[in-house]
Amino acid sequence: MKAQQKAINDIRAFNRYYTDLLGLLNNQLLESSFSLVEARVLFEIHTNQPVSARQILATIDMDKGYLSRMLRRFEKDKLIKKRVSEKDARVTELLLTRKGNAEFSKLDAASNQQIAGLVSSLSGRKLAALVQHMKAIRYLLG
Amino acid sequence: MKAQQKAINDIRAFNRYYTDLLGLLNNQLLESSFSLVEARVLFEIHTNQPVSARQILATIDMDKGYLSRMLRRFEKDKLIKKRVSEKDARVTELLLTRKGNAEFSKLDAASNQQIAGLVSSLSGRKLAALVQHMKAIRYLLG
DNA sequence: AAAAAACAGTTGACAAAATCAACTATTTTT
DNA sequence: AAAAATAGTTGATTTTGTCAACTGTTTTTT
Repeated sequence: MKAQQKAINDIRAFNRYYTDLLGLLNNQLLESSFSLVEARVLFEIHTNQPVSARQILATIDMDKGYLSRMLRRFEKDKLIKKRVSEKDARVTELLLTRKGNAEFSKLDAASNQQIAGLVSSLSGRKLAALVQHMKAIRYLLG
Repeated sequence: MKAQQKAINDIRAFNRYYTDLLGLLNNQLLESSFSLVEARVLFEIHTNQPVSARQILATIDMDKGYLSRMLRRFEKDKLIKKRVSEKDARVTELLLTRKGNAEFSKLDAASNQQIAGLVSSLSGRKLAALVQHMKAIRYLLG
């Protein structure tokens, strides 16, 4: 087998492995609170607020109708509030409410906890190495 | 911020990045043919055949009812055939048909093509490095 | 300035994906 | 022989996601 084909097989194996890992992490994390996309959307609002639906769509790649309904639900649940942009009345700016921030913080803390658990057996040295490998992959693929 | 917390943030950033990448790859790959789980199930049958539903569930983590229906669909579409195990009449052994093998091969080839495209700009050296980083991650987390 | 095109977001109708619990038919354990 | 466990099936339901048409607003074109 060609070296290139071998590499491709290895990459695909890693992708399967990492798909499973991410699935596991997400499933155990999101039980009973939010779905994966919901968490991602909250994350986007949190880190970029005030943000528009359009901006979220530029990052997440989902159906805009789906997002629209999700945001309406978030609003009904008092997680976010909407306000019409002063510059452009088509866009609505999204902000986390106090409750939304609290919920996000909970999710964020749980996520940190989870990753901490995942790497708990690694020494500081190995943890640093792990991060470097991840950055290297991102650099090579980016 | 503590070094540990910094590492956790980096890992989470990588996870978001890789979630997006995998989503992208899967979406573009699976348009019009199979869904992600369907592809995974076909993969499992292909690489372990003859295999039982139970064995697939041990690897993939999905609802058994869901899998049952999926397999029935595969059978109806002549992708697999089922036969009752001689040793244990509760289990049914699954095998890819000629058509199922052909479909899997198409999917597999497309997947190879896709990864080849993803790494097409990398030199042999860098490609090898990428794979090493992936293996290192798997080793550190495994 | 008026008309046309583009854009942000909403809505309705629908389809696909996934979950849950109850059930049948076997096999294993007690 | 009875009870418990196992493999898989089925029905009912919910969640998630898709598609296209639509409203209101802004930008571009003429």
